Amino acid sequence: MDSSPPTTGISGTDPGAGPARRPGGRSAQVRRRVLDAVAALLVEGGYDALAVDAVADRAGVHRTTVYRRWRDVGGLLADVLAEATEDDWQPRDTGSLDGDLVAINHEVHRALTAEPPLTGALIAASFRSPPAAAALHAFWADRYDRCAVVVHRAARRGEVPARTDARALLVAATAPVYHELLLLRGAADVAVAERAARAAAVAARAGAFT
Amino acid sequence: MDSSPPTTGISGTDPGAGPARRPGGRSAQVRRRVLDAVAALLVEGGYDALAVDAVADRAGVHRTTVYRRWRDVGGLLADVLAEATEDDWQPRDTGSLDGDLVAINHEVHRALTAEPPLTGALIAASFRSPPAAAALHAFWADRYDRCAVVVHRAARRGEVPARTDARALLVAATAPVYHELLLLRGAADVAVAERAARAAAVAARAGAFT
DNA sequence: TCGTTAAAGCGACGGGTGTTGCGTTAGGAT
DNA sequence: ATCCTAACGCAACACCCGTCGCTTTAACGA
Repeated sequence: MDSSPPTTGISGTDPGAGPARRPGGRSAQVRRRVLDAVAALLVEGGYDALAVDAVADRAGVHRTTVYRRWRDVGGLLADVLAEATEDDWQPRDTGSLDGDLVAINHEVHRALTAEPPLTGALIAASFRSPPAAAALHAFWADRYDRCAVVVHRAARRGEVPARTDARALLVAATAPVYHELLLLRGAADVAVAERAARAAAVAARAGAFT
Repeated sequence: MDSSPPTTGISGTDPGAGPARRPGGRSAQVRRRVLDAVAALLVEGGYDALAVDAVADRAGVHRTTVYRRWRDVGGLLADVLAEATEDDWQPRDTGSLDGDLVAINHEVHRALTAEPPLTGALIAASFRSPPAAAALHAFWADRYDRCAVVVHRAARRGEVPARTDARALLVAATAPVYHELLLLRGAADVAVAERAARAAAVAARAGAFT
């Protein structure tokens, strides 16, 4: 890890918003320790283990410091998510639209069925905290943007109409997975992921997303 | 799944389920007043306004009574949801699969964009309270069962293969609406609802849900 | 009508959460 | 080397939430 600049990126609350008047050693170190504590607690005990007090305790930082910089648990998660967005992920290129969409849905399925349910915890948090919600939406928007290349490749190959709405297609392909696993809490079968991807591809070829 | 958890019936705690040893006047009246208070508070201030204390206060009932009968906010919502499931709703019959699915998605869209966001509040609650989650899943299962008839009608008309998986098709049609409005918080445009319904219908006709 | 007993009312307690005012530390600039 | 001040540490506080033991009410049955 490099964390080139003290980041101070989007992060919901305040940590970096503004002129960042004092990005020096101690503040950065506190942030590092707190964010690590959040991740550790989330992995160990899920969302329920994520109390501000517990985070501060684990990080070896005083409670008030956490309250002042991150406001609440949502703010902490927002900051963690902001960091997570800065990776270099990109969708696989399998050579066909079906294959690409299935590959994406496999990853979605994996993320949603992972133990402990980090993604589920983040989504649950997004319903409570506006900062966490904003960070999560930014994260997803970024992911869908990166996935758009899959549709562009398919268009170039002539698999789908050139005017296909990439985002609409991607949402149609992935939404059923979220719906089944997150909202309906139904079968955790990978088959639903594959079927949803293939169905969306069929509709796209028929020009349903133009 | 039939490991008979310690909890009795469906509705989270106990309120109406079970032998109902004393369904007489006072208990019933208390339940009525409390459930009305929940609905009223939910309409006024959304989920955040829904504290046990506030409910008890509004209902003119002592706090401990609510805690004993419903346990927590999730239990209250579960009871409200259980009542809501006992209606006689059924999907419209427009004469075509496209029309039926679009009509369903219009209702989903309306429910999700309603002000105040009752559905959103219930879903948010389902992430915090197992009883509320169970009640919500039961509600949705019931709704999808009732909607299956539109697929059967389409199959009878020869619009889709006879072996079409009704639930998979319905999820593919509706999931994008939930995804956009609830998770991505994107455009509240009704067009997404219509497009998702039509795309699912296209895929179904091509036999993607068999 | 009257006794039984579920269920509601009541007050108090323990624990956790978020806030506030003030003292202390240390980063950054002169 | 020194000052300034942002950021952290600290302790106390008020508040809210959920629980517990006890008392009171009133539904149901004889």
